[in-house]
Amino acid sequence: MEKFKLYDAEYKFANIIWNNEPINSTKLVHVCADKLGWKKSTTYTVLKKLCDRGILQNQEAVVTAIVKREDVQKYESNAVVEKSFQGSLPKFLTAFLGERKITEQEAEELKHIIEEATK
Amino acid sequence: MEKFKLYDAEYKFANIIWNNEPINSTKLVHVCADKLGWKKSTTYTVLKKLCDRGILQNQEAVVTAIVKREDVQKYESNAVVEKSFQGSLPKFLTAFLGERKITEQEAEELKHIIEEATK
DNA sequence: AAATTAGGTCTATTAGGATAGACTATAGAA
DNA sequence: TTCTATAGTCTATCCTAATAGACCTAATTT
Repeated sequence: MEKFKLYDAEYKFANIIWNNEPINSTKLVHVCADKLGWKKSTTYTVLKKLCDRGILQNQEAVVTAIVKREDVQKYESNAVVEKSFQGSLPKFLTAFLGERKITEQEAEELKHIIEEATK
Repeated sequence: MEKFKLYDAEYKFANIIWNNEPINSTKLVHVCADKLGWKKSTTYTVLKKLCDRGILQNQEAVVTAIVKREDVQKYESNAVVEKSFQGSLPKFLTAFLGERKITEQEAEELKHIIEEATK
């Protein structure tokens, strides 16, 4: 779903919401000034755009997320695999791991996740 | 390495090179016109930029890649995991798989890749 | 000799994401 | 009643990735 596509600035912004929601809009302006160096109008402009796209909502000066972080993460992960690996997870994994070595422990964790997906 | 960062148009272009190299530059202009709808100068402009960045090379009208597809794939895979999953492959995998189910066969293939990375 | 083709460069222009300035309306404090 | 803070909109501007038009030189072809 293209709906979950966030541009860089939007992504940083959304992260602030996810980490702080629910958050009062004036408070949000301050946090963005602090963390992103944004002016008030910048925050409101981006906020409005994401609200219009149904990703966030701003009701009575309380900002919350409609689309959850997990939704965007799922979109992002699928998007790379699509774009760069013809949709193949094995290809992705191979490229990601490369020459890198992982510990037994990490391997176990990964294998467990994979096994869960077969049930 | 930031060197491997390719913008959308550059990425599509690089794919054409990887799929066709070595390729004569005039031929490349035609392929790009066909596949990307680009004018001649667009092809040369992008080509030059990627040559300047050491990603491609154009010698005596023969275009080849210096940076290999695998290098960019490795960069891309690491970049998403960094950006969206705090560098955690398990988090990535969990998000990617989501509710999706995979077959025993696919699971075996993935586990094999993981085991190889522990050796 | 004149026209065409190959192989490029250089300098715009366009499009859209990122950012912000100016202005407005309202509620409450001084 | 004036001043200040809250909450927000609307309209730019800035930057840069994407794209291309005009122009150039050296071989060939006609």
